[in-house]
Amino acid sequence: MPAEPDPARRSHESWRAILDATFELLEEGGYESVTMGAIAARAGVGRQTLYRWWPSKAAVVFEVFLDKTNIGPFVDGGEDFPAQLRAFAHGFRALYVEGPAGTRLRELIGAAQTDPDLARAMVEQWFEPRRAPVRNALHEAQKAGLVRTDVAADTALDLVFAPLHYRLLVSGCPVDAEYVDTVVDLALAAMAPGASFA
Amino acid sequence: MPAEPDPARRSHESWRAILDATFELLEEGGYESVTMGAIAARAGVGRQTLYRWWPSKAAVVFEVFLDKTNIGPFVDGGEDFPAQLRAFAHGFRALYVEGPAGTRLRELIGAAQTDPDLARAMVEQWFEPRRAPVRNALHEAQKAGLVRTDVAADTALDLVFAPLHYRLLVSGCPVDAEYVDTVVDLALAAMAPGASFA
Amino acid sequence: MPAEPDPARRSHESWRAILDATFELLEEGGYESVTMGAIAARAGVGRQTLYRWWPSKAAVVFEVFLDKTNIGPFVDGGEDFPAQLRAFAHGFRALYVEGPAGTRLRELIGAAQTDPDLARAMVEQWFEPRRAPVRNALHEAQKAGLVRTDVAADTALDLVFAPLHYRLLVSGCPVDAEYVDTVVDLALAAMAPGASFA
Amino acid sequence: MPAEPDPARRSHESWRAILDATFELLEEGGYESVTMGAIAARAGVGRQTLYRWWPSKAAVVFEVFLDKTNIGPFVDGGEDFPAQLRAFAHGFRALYVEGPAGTRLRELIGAAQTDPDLARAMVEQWFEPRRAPVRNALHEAQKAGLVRTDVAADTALDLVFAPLHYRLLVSGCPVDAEYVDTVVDLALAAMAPGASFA
DNA sequence: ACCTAACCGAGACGGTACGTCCTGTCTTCTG
DNA sequence: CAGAAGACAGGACGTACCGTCTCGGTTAGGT
Repeated sequence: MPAEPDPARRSHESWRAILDATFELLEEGGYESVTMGAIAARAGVGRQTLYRWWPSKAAVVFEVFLDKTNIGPFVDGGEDFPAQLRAFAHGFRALYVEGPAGTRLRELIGAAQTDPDLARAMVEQWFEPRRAPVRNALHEAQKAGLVRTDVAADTALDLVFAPLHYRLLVSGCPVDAEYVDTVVDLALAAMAPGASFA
Repeated sequence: MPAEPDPARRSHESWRAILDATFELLEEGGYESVTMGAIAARAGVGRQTLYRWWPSKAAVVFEVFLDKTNIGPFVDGGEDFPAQLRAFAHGFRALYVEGPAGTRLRELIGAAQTDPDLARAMVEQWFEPRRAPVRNALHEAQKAGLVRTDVAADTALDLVFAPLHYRLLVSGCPVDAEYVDTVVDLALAAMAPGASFA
Repeated sequence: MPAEPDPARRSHESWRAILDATFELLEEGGYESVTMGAIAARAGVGRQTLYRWWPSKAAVVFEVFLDKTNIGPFVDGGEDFPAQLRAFAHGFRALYVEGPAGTRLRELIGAAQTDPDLARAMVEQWFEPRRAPVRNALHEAQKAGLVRTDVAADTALDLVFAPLHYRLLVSGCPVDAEYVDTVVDLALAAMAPGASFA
Repeated sequence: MPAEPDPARRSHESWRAILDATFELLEEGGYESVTMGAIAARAGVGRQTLYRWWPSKAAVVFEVFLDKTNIGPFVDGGEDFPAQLRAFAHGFRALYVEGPAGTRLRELIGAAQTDPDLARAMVEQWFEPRRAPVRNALHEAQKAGLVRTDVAADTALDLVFAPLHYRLLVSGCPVDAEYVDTVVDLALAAMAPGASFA
């Protein structure tokens, strides 16, 4: 009796059918309308097959999210740091904040507030992989003396990442290109060596 | 048959019993463990009474949140803007980010991702009342020439509000006093007139 | 929270709908095809309503059985005991052994083999009410000196009741009128005062 | 692809392990607790091996029943018919009515009510082999003029077999030695040549 | 000495029924 | 006559089995 099933014996067809069915259901009725039973029925799959490989509907939806949107944005190594940061922020907005991906992201972050496993998985498999290249670029800029070094990198990164998500999750204000530009401007201004208020 | 019940005839005892019961249930088992039925049973109240005055469990929990935490922080008019902003940010952290209120806030924002009515109510009754005094202080500082005027006030405010919530909702990193101080420093640096990267 | 629901508040419409739906399902596909879910769906009733009032599908089916077949046979007080016993046995066969009622009875007795509550309910609400009038007639016959008194009444009754059920449940041999007549003849012969083998 | 598997290649170890595992499970939790999966797991056997050789759990349990209890009772040819019948009835009670064998027999007859294949198998492989020697003894007694010949042998046999099973399956009354003696007395009285009520 | 066919353990699969839980509405009884 | 009590229809949940299937490994003839 296998407490943990053998991934080698997993049915690839069922896997795909489940991801596709879940995606369709999300498009049709949103996160709330998706149920484990509906996924199984749509995919032509037994309910047990779902529960064998995923602990919850949130986990399935997150895998669909990864499957469909795990595509960037990327940080071009050739540019200077301000341009890299700006390009990344605009790319992030385009890919994940506006449009269906933004809705999915909101719903998943929402579910993660009461699902610690999902929260951890999202940080490890989605948020951190997107922060890491920006952090690297930031470190390079620090080495080059372009960015102040008296502030933790992750705190500095939050200056860009946090506003993008805050409007999405909390204030509902639009995250348009102008907002992104302004946020990047402000973040860069704050990161400049010697920047201070007084 | 009143489509909309008459608030004047509302039973004050039931109201209080419901809020108290909900608070207890939240303390005991968290948001997930709260159900409309459990609230009614604990409060010694009919289920209909709940549905008459609140549209959903989220609405009840939000009212409990307001009832228990609608207490500040305040912006002291006498200080200079940097000190006001810093005091506000630390007060916000102490009241709403650490401790049970932070958990409640997370859960409510989580629920709001799939509940537009709740999202709207939270913005109007909770987030905006906390942003407003800071916005006013910001405007005063702008008039005094202490803060740049080429950036929308709400975007500037996000530099402080967003990181506080981002770590709470997304990254799970601690929001300690040092982090708050650094974020305020960076935000102020960005807001300084003429601040820029190059 | 009522551990035991209040029969006074029971919905008569649901009750009838459940019994009717169960009867239809039994007619259509037999005992095996009946499920709690199918009953609820057919009756337009919530699953919980079923579980509120009946502990199992067997209990529902038994109530349907009582509802549809709780009609006799009767023992005519005016006749002599042999005629009474014979009439009863034929009536019993006609009502409960041949036809759909026999199938239902078989299925219920089958289920009762692994369901002690059902077994007890069937004895108390169905078998005993049918044995009692025959036992009374037997006692009258014993008082009149027509039947031996050196044998327990229930043992004597078994001479008639047991063969009817035995063929139904075990041997599968037909229980036709001739068999009933012969069994009654033999039982009466055995009950005659002074009857013995040697 | 063999529609019918080759018994010659059957694994004797698996066979025994299955029967033993099933017996253990029956002892531990009764018929209801036995499942094909549990048998396979306990026996260390693949599920397919079970389905290859038996059509259902009932068939396995019946084979276990045969395996463990297919031992009698026997009819001693040397005695006179009444003594033979009485000895047989007491032996039957001791072996199959009281104790675990009685419970197994009840459960199997119960299952047979909705499983025609099992019903047929039980009649052929278990009931009939036990009736046959008694029927033979009865025929001998009829030839010797000791038993009436105007009644079908199987009907006469039912006078003894039916009450034993009736109490087991239906009324739940004890089938003790006294009951068996009385039933045999009554049956013999009924079988006596010329016996009748009037 | 190999080939191949069938059995074997193992366990994932598509399904179905289960019994529980919760929702939001409706009805009844009671203070 | 307001409200507590709770029955109701509906539906998702996660579990347990069912009977089928596919996968390697082994075993036993048949070449």
